[in-house]
Amino acid sequence: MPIPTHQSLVDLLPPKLLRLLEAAGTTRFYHDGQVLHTQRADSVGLSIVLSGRVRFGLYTTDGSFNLSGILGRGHCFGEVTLFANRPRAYHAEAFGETEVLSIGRQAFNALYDAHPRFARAVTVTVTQRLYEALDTADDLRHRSIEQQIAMMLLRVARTGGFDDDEIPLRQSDIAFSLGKSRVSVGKALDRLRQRGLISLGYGSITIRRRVELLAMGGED
Amino acid sequence: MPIPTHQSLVDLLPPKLLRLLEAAGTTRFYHDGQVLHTQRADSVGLSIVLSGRVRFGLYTTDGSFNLSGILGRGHCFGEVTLFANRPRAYHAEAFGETEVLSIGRQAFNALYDAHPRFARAVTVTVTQRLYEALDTADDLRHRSIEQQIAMMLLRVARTGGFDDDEIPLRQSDIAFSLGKSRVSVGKALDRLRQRGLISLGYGSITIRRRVELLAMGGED
DNA sequence: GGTAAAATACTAAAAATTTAGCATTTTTAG
DNA sequence: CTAAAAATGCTAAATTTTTAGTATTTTACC
Repeated sequence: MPIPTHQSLVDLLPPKLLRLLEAAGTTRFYHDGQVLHTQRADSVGLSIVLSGRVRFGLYTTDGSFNLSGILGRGHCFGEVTLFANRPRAYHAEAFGETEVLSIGRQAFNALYDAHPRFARAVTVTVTQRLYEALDTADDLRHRSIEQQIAMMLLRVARTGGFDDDEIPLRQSDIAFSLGKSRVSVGKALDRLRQRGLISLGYGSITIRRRVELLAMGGED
Repeated sequence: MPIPTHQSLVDLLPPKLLRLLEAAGTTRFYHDGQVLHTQRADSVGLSIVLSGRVRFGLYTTDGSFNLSGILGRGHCFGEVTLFANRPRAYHAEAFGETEVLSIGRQAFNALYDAHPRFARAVTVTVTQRLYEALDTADDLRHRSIEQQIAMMLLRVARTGGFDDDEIPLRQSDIAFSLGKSRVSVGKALDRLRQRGLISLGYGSITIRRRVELLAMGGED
């Protein structure tokens, strides 16, 4: 069901428009682990990852961090603050050296109204993300935990731009994201490992057979 | 967590723009049960419910229909065909006498490019829906089945415009939507009924204490 | 009104999942 | 290099959920 089509905002923009955005916003560098914003923060603006990666997640009351996703180059975040009038949904921090372009509300609105192509690119991104979220929710309901893990690995690999196929996910991240216990996730990962689809590391998982992993999404 | 903010597209449009849309599209009447489109259909266009309601769902291989949601007056659907280049995600059919405005790709694009306010309204709708979907997915992972049922009832009541608080949902619809067995859903519904929050009918559930039901979403 | 279909109600055994541990391995920091 | 911290690996009892039934109630239709 889940078709890996999610394009990044930058993929959808003509280079000319990207330059306009860069001129209208401010580019900042972040070091590994540096906080971009905390969850529930009420800052407003669209951000675009120019290089590096941003990790999103939630801090629980006991101080541990639960990863929700990773966005790599070209992807954007913050639309919710501009269009849904809501605070930041997740805590965001740099993953490695990272460069982020931020565009405030005023500048964003001006560009959005003046350039239909930009408006369209934003809408396309959000729409694709919506249907990806619906697919993910579908998976949560109707697929086995192995299948869910397979899709999560592929999704994080794609949005985070991990070409080397080693995905920086702890088993507890997967457990939290899937709403399962760490024990169940560990067992399922072991079954995937036995089938040779992945191999397990310390704080990371390596994709061994991408095609077969992808195929797990097709079975109904 | 889930804040019931989802506004309908028509709520977000100035009346003038709505009239432009009506002029650019075609309005059709549908009888109860009449099919608007089937799942996976590749028709393209934005549709707006002008009156009545549309039921969305999936037909399983054994011919039974699983309801996913109901959209009432003012809500739109079909953005996925325009922006994500995907076929229709669900089967759609009228629920009661229903009036739907449909705008084809050409007309939609012309209006979208010419009227930033329209573009903005579409993006707002999709963004709100995205964050609602993310919330729903969160609920699937981290909330009890009673809580999930509570939010589903409120969501369908809201988007479907059921002011009388009797929601036309079968227990099997809820079970499918939540990815649980019918037995588990029946038990959970019985617990909610014992607490006086709902009462159970044949093919429908009636909300008795909306405030307490809403409060179930707040507990973490 | 009577019958068939659809939906809900109920049950108990089987299966899956979580919980709450402790042990082991790997990494990080000093 | 060493100690502490973080993450994974493993286990068994307790709990939850599903499965696979049948029974009962409600509705639709002839």
